[in-house]
Amino acid sequence: MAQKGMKELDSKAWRAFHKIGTSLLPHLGRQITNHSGITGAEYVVLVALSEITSPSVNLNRLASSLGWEISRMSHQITRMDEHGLVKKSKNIEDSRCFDVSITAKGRKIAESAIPLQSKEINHCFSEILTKQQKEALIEISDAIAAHMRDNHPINKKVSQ
Amino acid sequence: MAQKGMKELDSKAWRAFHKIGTSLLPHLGRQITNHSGITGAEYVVLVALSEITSPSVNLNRLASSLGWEISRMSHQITRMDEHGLVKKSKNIEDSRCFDVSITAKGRKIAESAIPLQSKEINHCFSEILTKQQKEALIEISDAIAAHMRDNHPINKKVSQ
DNA sequence: TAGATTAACTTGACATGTCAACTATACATG
DNA sequence: CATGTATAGTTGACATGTCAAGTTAATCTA
Repeated sequence: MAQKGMKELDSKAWRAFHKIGTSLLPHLGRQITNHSGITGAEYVVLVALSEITSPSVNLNRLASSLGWEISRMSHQITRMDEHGLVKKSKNIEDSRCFDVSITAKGRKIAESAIPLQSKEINHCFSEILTKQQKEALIEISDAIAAHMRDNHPINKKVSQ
Repeated sequence: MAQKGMKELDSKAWRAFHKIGTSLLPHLGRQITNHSGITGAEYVVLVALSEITSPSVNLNRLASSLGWEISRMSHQITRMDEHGLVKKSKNIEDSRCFDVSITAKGRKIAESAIPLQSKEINHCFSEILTKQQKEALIEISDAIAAHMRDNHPINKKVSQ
């Protein structure tokens, strides 16, 4: 949304990026709620939990795998626990830690939501772009992600 | 975040897009708060108001120029009015409408925030990408924006 | 011109995110 | 072992967003 002090191309590119970032992403979140009754944030967490191989993860690691602040994850897991989508239990070895796992209910919802969501992403994204555009996007993302990681990390790195 | 049922390239491209959308945009919002004491949402509204030529706009038009729902804009303007950043007054000709204008305080803040924000966008975006990448991004955005406009509009179009 | 529609917002409830301050536990070290 | 420090997470306050259900004023339309 800023443009003074920017070159024409930069300004146009930024506005372009800003526009898709603030229209497509929210739209996909709303779709999840419509077709599966969970919110976009709940979906992201359930997908992350259903993808890990171990039966549970601690909050910290889960947060950093999604690039979320720990406080944000704490609030989110508290709500999802109340809603029966995940289960939280104290870690035996280190009682400062919590183990988070997906419940049967959460897994069932995730499994039905994921293909519906993929379909919507296909409609709004994959089918719209050419192979070259997708490749360009991957390069662009890598460049920006590297900058963010090196200069503006959300959390201190979690080892391993 | 979805990948089952998607081809490898599509999945990678989507994850790439998702990642920059959920890291760069929030980061820039936090920067605004740090350097100018206003939130990202307030910044966007102030920039929009400072760019229009007429002294005021109605809520509806302001909302649709930013691609926001009217209710969202109503809440936001209420808060910004309380904070003295904008002023809201009933339209004389159609008393269902409200005219929103930027206050001197709002304009002052916007004017100091815009160059700082441009600088940050330069660091995190413009300086990172090549000319070709920016051009690709503009094309990508246009394609997606056209799809969204035709298939998933937020509001009914405002005439003119 | 009275009753039906439509338009432009408002409001309330609830889910999100961010920041700063706080609690509890583990670890390090003199 | 006592005490300081770092870790892991919690909590509260407040700003955001979304959805559904109002409210009020303009406009049709019979």
